[in-house]
Amino acid sequence: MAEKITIYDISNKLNISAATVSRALNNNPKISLKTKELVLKTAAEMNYKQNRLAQALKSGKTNNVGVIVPYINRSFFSSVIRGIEEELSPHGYHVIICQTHEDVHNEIEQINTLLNTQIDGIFMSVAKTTQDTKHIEKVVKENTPLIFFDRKKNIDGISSVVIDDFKGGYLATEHLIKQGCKKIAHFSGDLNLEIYRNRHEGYLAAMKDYDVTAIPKFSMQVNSKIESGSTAINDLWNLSEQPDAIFSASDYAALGAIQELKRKGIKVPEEVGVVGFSNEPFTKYMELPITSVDQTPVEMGRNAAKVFLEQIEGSKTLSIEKKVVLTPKLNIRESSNRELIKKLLVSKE
Amino acid sequence: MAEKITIYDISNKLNISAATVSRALNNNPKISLKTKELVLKTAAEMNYKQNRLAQALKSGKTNNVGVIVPYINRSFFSSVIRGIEEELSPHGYHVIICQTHEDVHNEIEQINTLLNTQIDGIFMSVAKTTQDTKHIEKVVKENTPLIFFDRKKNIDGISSVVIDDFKGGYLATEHLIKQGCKKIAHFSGDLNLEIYRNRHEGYLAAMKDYDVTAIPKFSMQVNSKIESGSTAINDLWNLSEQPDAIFSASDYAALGAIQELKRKGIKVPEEVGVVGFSNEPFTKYMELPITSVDQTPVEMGRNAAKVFLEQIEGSKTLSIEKKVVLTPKLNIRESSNRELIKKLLVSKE
DNA sequence: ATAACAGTTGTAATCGATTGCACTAAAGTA
DNA sequence: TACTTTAGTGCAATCGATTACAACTGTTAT
Repeated sequence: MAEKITIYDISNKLNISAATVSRALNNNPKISLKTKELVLKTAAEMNYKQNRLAQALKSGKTNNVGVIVPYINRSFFSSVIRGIEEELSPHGYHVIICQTHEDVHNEIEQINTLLNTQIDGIFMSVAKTTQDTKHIEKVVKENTPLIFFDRKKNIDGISSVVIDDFKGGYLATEHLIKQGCKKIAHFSGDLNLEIYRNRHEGYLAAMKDYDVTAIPKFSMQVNSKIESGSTAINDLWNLSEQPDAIFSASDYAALGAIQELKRKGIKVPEEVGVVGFSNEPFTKYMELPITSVDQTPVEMGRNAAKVFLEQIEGSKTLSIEKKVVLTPKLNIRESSNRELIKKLLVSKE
Repeated sequence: MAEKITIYDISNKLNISAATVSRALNNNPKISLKTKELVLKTAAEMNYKQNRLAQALKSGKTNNVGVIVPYINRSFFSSVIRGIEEELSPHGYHVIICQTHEDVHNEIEQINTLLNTQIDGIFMSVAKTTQDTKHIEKVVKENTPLIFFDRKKNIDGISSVVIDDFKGGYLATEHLIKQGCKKIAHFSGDLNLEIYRNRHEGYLAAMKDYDVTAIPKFSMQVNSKIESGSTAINDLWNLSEQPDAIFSASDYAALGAIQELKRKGIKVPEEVGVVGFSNEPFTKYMELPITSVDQTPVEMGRNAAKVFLEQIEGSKTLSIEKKVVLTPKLNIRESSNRELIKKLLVSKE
């Protein structure tokens, strides 16, 4: 049923040209007020809806943007996407999502099909396996705005929105030091990713600033998995000396560590304080809530969207790359809070 | 730089018509093999990329689908979207995401802009506040395939993919009964949503089947929040008699209940067994992992996508509505597992 | 009275790909 | 030889909206 109404239908009905209808609808100053009102009224009556495909073909602008992430159902990524959607939706943009499954080949594929669909911009967090960046540079060459969030690559002309991972690492470590911890271990992630390198450096910097010796063996590469956290604890407890705190760059590894420590009968946070990273939803639900560095993902998405909007508004003129760095927020919870434990003990007496 | 190559560029270079190029690229049988090969080769050399907008305008098919959910960063919804994306991506579709924030007005708005962008189909989970369904019926009238997942409305001609919430409620309750629980309370959700009504009925049916008395006061409407779960426990413990098990239609309320029971010094699962619903990621990470009914969201998404594909393949001919009902899976964990506790006690001796 | 001009509106090309119909040349048939 | 058939290709319209340029009307300046 519902036949699509076009500007031609309106122009026929009013015995005027389609050009006039188009101009009237676009509020072109050359059209008389009388005609404009008539067209607008008739369009409403006929329930006219602009064909956005035709418009897109003519203008080259689709009002669609693409977001490329490893997995859409990771809490962090879906929250960033939420931020992007909420910021762009009022501006008439639609958000297309793509997953790479952490595989560069998919990343390349997704970029190509997105470019082919003529999206107006791309937001992405690179896959862990991405080394070569030709496919990313191609986006810039095609003049499509590209914005990295969280996981970026250093490529000229590409804007990015990240958190200050160095600071995150620093804050976490500083907090543990202030809780009286002297031998802090660090569970790092895949060092191919800048974010993990930065967290590690933040850790080292805090140790240095507070004159706490950073034992090299205590810097370990641990996967973002519960079991990896447990294993890492076992590895540590096979060494000649053990840490009195863990700063894990992953909440999952932190959880695994806590579980393993409990199994060993080691008290958290009294004997070993633990801090994670990402503020995964589960961290605050635990019986022993886990201190964690919040990456403010929704804010990150919003900011990425804002950078995009600036870039296309300012368009050709000043399309300078913009690097936004958000400050992470340390959420202190029981897994590291010795003060709190002391208080609780006192109040129980 | 990178000028867009069109079929006209190819046709000029080869001194043939654009029509021939188009047909060659589409493998039209009327074109000679020689010409086809020549065109294909030249197209590859010139790095030709088909303009999907032009094609979409001509064919009326955009290869985009829209997904409307309350919030994209809820674990359940983002997992469904993942399933949809993974199933549709190989077929060349892109997934556009929209959020309603549980507000009908946004729902209406999103549907309108999606229809206007000429997506090829819509997947949606209705907002809690949705009562009137005119905006949804409009989609059907415009002949756009619509598929409900999880939260549906009963409207003729609309396919849906849901889990058997009745069975989920039944399984959870049956499990508690088999653990020896006699006085099982049920935390229901917003009864405006079919899913919560069904879970409740499953609970009642199991109670009846096993001759366990369902105390009316033990069926409570509890929000999907931790605090609501705690409050509900307090309400129950103000009654003359208390339950020995809780089947909560929400994992969050279940968690709140467990926390409150612990505060009261009541042992879970020994004194009160608890089962949640949704299998939120946190349920399995808890120190006391929570038994929960898994809704298999990724599978749900995949199935919804399959229904969509069937509908557009079979197109006009047999566009009969299809109702897919997936079987939920009960993940038994410690919060309800008395057998396990017994075993643990024995093994400790 | 006529040129000049502002204000409106129409004509037609354009964005790229697709496709019904027409046309050509070569092959087949009588 | 004359006519039909068929394979292969081109022409031009179409999808719907936009826009440079042309054209027309009525008004103002000279």
